[in-house]
Amino acid sequence: MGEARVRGRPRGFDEGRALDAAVRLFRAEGYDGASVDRLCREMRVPRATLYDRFGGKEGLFLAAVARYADTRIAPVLAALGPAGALREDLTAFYEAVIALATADREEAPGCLVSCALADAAGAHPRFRGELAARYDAMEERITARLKAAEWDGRATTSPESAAALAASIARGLILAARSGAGTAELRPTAEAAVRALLTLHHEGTLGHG
Amino acid sequence: MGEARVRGRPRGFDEGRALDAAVRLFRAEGYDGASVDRLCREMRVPRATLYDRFGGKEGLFLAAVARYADTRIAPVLAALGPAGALREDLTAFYEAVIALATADREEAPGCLVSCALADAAGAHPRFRGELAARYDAMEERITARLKAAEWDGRATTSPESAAALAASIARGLILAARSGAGTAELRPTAEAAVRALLTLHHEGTLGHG
DNA sequence: GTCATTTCAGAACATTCGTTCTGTAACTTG
DNA sequence: CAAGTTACAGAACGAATGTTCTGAAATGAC
Repeated sequence: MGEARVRGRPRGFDEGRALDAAVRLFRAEGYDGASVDRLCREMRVPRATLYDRFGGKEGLFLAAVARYADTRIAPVLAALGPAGALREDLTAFYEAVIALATADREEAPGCLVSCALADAAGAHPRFRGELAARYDAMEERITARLKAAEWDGRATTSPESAAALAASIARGLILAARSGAGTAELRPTAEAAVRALLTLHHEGTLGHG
Repeated sequence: MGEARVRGRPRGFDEGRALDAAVRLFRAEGYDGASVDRLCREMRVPRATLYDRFGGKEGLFLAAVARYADTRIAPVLAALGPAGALREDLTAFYEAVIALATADREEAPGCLVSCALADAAGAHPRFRGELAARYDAMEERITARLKAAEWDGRATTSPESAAALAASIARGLILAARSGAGTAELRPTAEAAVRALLTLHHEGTLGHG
């Protein structure tokens, strides 16, 4: 954990906290809406340094997305466990999704990936690839959790399709939060999602298998 | 259907087609990404006229969203019927959602509401209200369809919650398409969604009711 | 034809955009 | 100390932004 001192003048800012500020701004204003001027000011990073470290606005945005994934999305995936029964883990997962989407609600609810990055993906192919990679990672993680619950080929619905469905629901909840929905409105939807996914599971393993 | 001729020089463009061009650009580039300059050029509308008719970029965007809802989203809702059994209507609904999300796929998959408007909603409160209104309208329409299938209070999941879930899935599919997913990848997810919603229904009406 | 009205074409507006450049300051190395 | 390296502050860049203005063109009303 040693602070490997490098040569030259030391930075006057903490890179992690600077990226957190970038995440906040990008999430609220979008990629095009967040100006480099405001980014520098709120990150407390000089313009020249920003270009040295991140290569420009596009690189900074990708770095912010990575930071967001590490600090905000990782806990959501971690909630999947396995830590208990599938019902409990899915419930914890959607609870974490709702917490993610309604954080900083007054100034800007939503998700950096499913709002800002998804919008920017329309014009920038590089961003579309990044969006696809983030979505794939989440679906693979959910697939693994379902397989751990013995959700295999016997079910009518494959674990991959069920995971894609579970992920789609999560993204839909995030968009609902973006439109202003609060925890009280989102939670019943999440509960219905958990019930629906579980019955999907039982349909295959208990039913006409 | 008479063309009520008004005084003054007649317009040199068709307003409907002009708005279609605005929809195309806004959907691909986003609200901030689409410049007034390009909008005028591709809509074939003079700048002065654009400001006279729509009041500015913000008004134009809202007009484009309305046009999009009338021409693109309305058919999706119409697919809900009731025209057949709930399973068939839900299948048709998600098929229409997929068609909507993958239209004009080469240049920009996705949805004007769930990508461009959702992103712009972060900074503009007016847009957030518009997003909420569009989402509410869709959920109410789905709720009505579920109630027509005798999905009422007897079920464990209320028709309102089930409709919110069904709508969330639709939005999640749209985001998946935005990331590059094609019809082949989206359809199994949609089929799983239909199965999940139907089992949710049966769980309540046939089970421990 | 004359007037009122609406649209059109394009210049012009002040801002703001993302990016680059010019020095100067602060640190490690030798 | 001097040399080398990195980060700082801020001006400067051309290009693009959303909006407004000016005057000419094309129509219905009278």
